[in-house]
Amino acid sequence: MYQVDNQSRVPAYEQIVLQIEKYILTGILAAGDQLPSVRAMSLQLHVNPNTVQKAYTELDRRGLIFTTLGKGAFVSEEATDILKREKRSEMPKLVDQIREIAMTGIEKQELIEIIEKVYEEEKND
Amino acid sequence: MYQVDNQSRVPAYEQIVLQIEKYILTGILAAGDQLPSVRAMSLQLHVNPNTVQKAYTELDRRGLIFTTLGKGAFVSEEATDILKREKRSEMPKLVDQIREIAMTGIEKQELIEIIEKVYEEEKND
Amino acid sequence: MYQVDNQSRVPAYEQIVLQIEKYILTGILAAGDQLPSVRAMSLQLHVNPNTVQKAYTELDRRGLIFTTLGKGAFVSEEATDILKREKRSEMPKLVDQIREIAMTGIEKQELIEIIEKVYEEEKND
Amino acid sequence: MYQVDNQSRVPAYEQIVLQIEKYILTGILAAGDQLPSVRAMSLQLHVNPNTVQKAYTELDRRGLIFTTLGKGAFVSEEATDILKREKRSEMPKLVDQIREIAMTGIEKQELIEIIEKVYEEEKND
DNA sequence: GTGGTCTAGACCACA
DNA sequence: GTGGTCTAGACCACA
Repeated sequence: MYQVDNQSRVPAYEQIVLQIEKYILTGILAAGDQLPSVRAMSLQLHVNPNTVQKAYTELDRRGLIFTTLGKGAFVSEEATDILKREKRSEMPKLVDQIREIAMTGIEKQELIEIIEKVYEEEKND
Repeated sequence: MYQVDNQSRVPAYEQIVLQIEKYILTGILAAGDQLPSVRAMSLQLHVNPNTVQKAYTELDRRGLIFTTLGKGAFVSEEATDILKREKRSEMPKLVDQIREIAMTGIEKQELIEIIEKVYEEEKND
Repeated sequence: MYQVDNQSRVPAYEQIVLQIEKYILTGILAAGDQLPSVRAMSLQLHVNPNTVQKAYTELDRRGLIFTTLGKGAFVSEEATDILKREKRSEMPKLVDQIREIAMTGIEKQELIEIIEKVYEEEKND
Repeated sequence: MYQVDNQSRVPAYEQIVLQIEKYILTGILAAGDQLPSVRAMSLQLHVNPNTVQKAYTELDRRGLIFTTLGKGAFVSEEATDILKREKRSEMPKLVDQIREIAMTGIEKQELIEIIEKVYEEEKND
């Protein structure tokens, strides 16, 4: 389920964070679900426990999971809402990117078709 | 004209690269135009000359500028084409981002309107 | 009556201790009253018996309860006095906190009003 | 200037955070001031560089400092405001503590006198 | 068993 | 020089 690409420029701990975010957004991880323990995840991904710990610490700080000493880490009730709010606040970045793409001479119609396709995909999930 | 934001997480050298890219794409910098000398740029931006050097080296490597020893750095003939090609190759990333936005429950229509607006802006430039 | 919040950063055993302290201070638990058995409490709170045991051990160590093998755990005669003494010894911490609040520009008057209100509440209990 | 007490139950990284917070609130550290480098601080405090790093990472995340790779860590312009806002949001905790103190039979007047004294101190700084 | 903190120290990107 | 990431592994508190 979880993977880390050592070749990637994205730090390992962030790859872990991103995957868990994705699983939460897609519903693979639901509120209350327990995450693999730090040790289990580190063995599975062949990374140091500290690296997993760093990922979990960030997720906890953002309120996506809550971790209790001795019990483990669990997806929080508010995880989906928090993630949606966070992602929405990244809209301005998307607009910037679209602006850059627009400058390269790509036609508006092409972008709109991409959006149509993405929403079509999602409907079929 | 050029600026570097020290508070930004984007490395200084990359901020310089991004600005020059933008000036090339918008036509503010045309093929053959001379860039400020490393020394001049570093004084103006209050950054280390190494930092400007690093930016110029990258732009040179990508073929956006060419530097001749003793004469300076100049925008290449192919700069605009290269840039457009590069930006287009970043389309998959944009698609990924749109996919993420789609998952947050933002409506397709909203995204399409954003695109319409961006292209409207550009027409008026 | 007793509750443990798994999402809290406060360890479960400490939440139990804090609740019993509070019940003693407010008189809900009086000297001689019997506490629930470790087993009963652990079932009710959905926590590990070790966790309840740890809480009781601490309360016993501090002289707030005494446990007799086979009979159970009971609030001690001196419990209220001990608690009051302990809480008073935490005054310096409170002073530190007030000092910090003072630095943020909150007015003296505001703090005094809070204190007035708290004592008003208490009188009505 | 900086110190870490190894005997304390407060983690070393948090002690560092708390001290920097205090220096910012008291004006010993002003916006734009550079903090000691991770290495310098770790040598001075006899703690591992990672421990200092952890402290700086938290301060950066909260916007109290900004750190730029290769240049160092600096107190942000908004540091004081952010800190004040954060501390104010801790008022409810203070109220809880006052409530506990009130239950021990300490007189209202005693608390008010403490507040008077704290504000007197501060005026003389 | 669980997560949290920490040391020791390597290696990297950036200025 | 600077901070950022990571491994290897110890030790602790909590359940």
